[in-house]
Amino acid sequence: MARRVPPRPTRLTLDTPEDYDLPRDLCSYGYFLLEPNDWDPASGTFSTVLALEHGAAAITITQKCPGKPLCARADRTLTRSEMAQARTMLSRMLRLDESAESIAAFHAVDNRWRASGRGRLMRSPTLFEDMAKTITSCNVQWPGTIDMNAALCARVGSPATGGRFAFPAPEQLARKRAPWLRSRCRVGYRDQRLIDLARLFLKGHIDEAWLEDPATPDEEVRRFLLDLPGIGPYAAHNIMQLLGRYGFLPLDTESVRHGTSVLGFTGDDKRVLKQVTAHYERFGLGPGGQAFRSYWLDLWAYYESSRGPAHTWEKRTTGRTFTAAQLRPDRKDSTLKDSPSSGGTTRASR
DNA sequence: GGTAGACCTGGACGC
DNA sequence: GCGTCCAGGTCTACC
Repeated sequence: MARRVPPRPTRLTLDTPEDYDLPRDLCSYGYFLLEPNDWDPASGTFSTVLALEHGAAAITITQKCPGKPLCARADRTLTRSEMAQARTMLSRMLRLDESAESIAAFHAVDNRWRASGRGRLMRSPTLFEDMAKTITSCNVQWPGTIDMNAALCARVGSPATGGRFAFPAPEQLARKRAPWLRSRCRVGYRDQRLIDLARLFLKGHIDEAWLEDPATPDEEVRRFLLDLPGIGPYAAHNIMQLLGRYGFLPLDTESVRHGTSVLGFTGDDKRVLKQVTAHYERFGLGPGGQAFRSYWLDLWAYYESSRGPAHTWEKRTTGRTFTAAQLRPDRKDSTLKDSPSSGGTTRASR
């Protein structure tokens, strides 16, 4: 009887920009805490599940030291075309396509981040996942977003080994009925909006190449996004930054908290938001601006000041502690560095 | 153009 | 432990 040879895991080497630092550049945006992503602070290993041509594949990524290539290992043998697909997706997700020169251009506008080298913000392997994740972060606290993404992967996504699942592809989500999605994935009224978005992708009504093309004017992209189901001003501006268009601020309740507790602004919410916008204008608002990165890195620095460096956050403990209530400056235990098991919530770590 | 209320879920809070 | 209140962004109706 012929012995069955176990499939050989495919290994990939991913070249990085000379300043790339995996813990810093991956743990830069809350999506690193959302399924199917998983960062292990102890080993400095990132893993995710990609939906590839012949099924889902779990990918593990490490980097020996900053500036060195990334070592990626799949849990199965990938075909040649799947390898190319995985490279494209990982490059998008980790912003490997953003050069050191591009980051330097940001630092020229806001030199506060030059020493730490911050500027690359993690995103999803596909635009569809970025948009869907943005919708799951609207009108809900951060643990709700975490739970919705976990359920979407487990109930709708494709399985990989080890009981892990990829994020649903548009065709998988488009097949679902709203009541099913609502009851199984706890997405609430977002059910139909997620399905409609998936169907638009499936029908080719969302031209990814046009949206990603730097030659496409920011204002046209913004107007297009605002017409999509479930996408309002906050979501549109957030998707803009995920597309690498940094001149727009996704203003929400976190912006109000930041404006009052960190920047010291006063007045009602509307007035505070106006002052926040004016404050970040110096870093460039509108087409070609950099204001978002300055704004976001300020928020991130605030979270790290109470939770410790993001690359030390445990997904199941610290990663769930971002709630408006827990981030209130008047809260006595808002510093949770010593109590990583505390529960809680905000869209803060988005 | 601006405003109010509904949408849905889960955390916070009071008893 | 239970019930109630409230936070959260988008959408729609209305002024």
